[in-house]
Amino acid sequence: MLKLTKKADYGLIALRHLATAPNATASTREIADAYHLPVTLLAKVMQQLAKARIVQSLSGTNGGYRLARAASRITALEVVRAIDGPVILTHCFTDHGACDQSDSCTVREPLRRVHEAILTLLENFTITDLVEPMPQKLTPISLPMNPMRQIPYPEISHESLGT
Amino acid sequence: MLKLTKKADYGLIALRHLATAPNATASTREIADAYHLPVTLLAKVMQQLAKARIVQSLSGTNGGYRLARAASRITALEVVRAIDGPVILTHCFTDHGACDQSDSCTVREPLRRVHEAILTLLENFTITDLVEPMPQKLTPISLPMNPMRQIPYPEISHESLGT
DNA sequence: GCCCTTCCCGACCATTTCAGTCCGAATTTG
DNA sequence: CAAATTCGGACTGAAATGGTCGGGAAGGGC
Repeated sequence: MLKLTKKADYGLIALRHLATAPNATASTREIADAYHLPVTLLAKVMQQLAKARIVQSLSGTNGGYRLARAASRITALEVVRAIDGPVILTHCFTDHGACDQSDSCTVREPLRRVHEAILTLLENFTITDLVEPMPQKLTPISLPMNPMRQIPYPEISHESLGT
Repeated sequence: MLKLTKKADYGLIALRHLATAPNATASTREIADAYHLPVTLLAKVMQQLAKARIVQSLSGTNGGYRLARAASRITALEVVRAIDGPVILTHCFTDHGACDQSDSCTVREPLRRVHEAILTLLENFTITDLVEPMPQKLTPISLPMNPMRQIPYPEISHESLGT
């Protein structure tokens, strides 16, 4: 659990592609071919991104998609939301306190902090971060509500995958 | 997506219960009754927690479970791993680079930073944090690899759920 | 105007995962 | 022994996910 769907993966790949495309525009087929993704599925994903105003669609010959704004202003959170729907850490968070355990659910409130932290994390990760090959930038990213507190991304320890 | 399973939720609820239980021990049925959880399912969860050495099981009459160590030393990451299996952000992370896109998957490496950050987050969240009612503690938690860099939990903005 | 390319949208299906149940042990207490 | 409890596997139904198909609409090139 706690993983992105393939659709979200595909979306990120596509957006990264658009962010680096020479012409800044590419069709679904182009992108799908480039990364060996199922065309029709990617098409769906692109439609969702378009509906969310993350990319702009251009019909007709030589059409395709282009980023609707600068890559640096498209966050991973937006993308995931557009494709997979709302990000919810625990089930209590969906049906506003209406889960069977509602009144007795003791973990909901404390978990909110974790939930918020994850959102912040995704919010501070943009398409630009996908483009830069191996950014040694550990530039601490300030939280929106309080510029004093900062969240850095940890360095990559290549041994800690699959966990 | 990006949410915990109900089993993980149940596990956290149960652990919190054990952490606050007067006798520090409780049977599956007790816990299930207290929070209106399906007994048999919770039983499974408890077994997984026991196998992971997070709780200690006591068979027989008056048996049940107790925490295997201090609540402050049981992390959310452990719990989630024990119940839901490995935490993996993208699919590439499971089959070690063997996904269809392996060679052309351009987002895998950059996403590792997000992956690592989430792990760190969960690692720094313990059962104790579930017990304290509304901890205003914004105590920055230092990252394991570098004590200079710190990850705080953001304050709770009560309007940002279901996102 | 016609055709081709491309996006759009909804229906559909297969597979996997999740949630939950059941049952037959083994263990301990009284 | 009987009751309470954990343990483990098999099983089922429902939901989410991954992926496909086909019919349209929009737009460019000739």
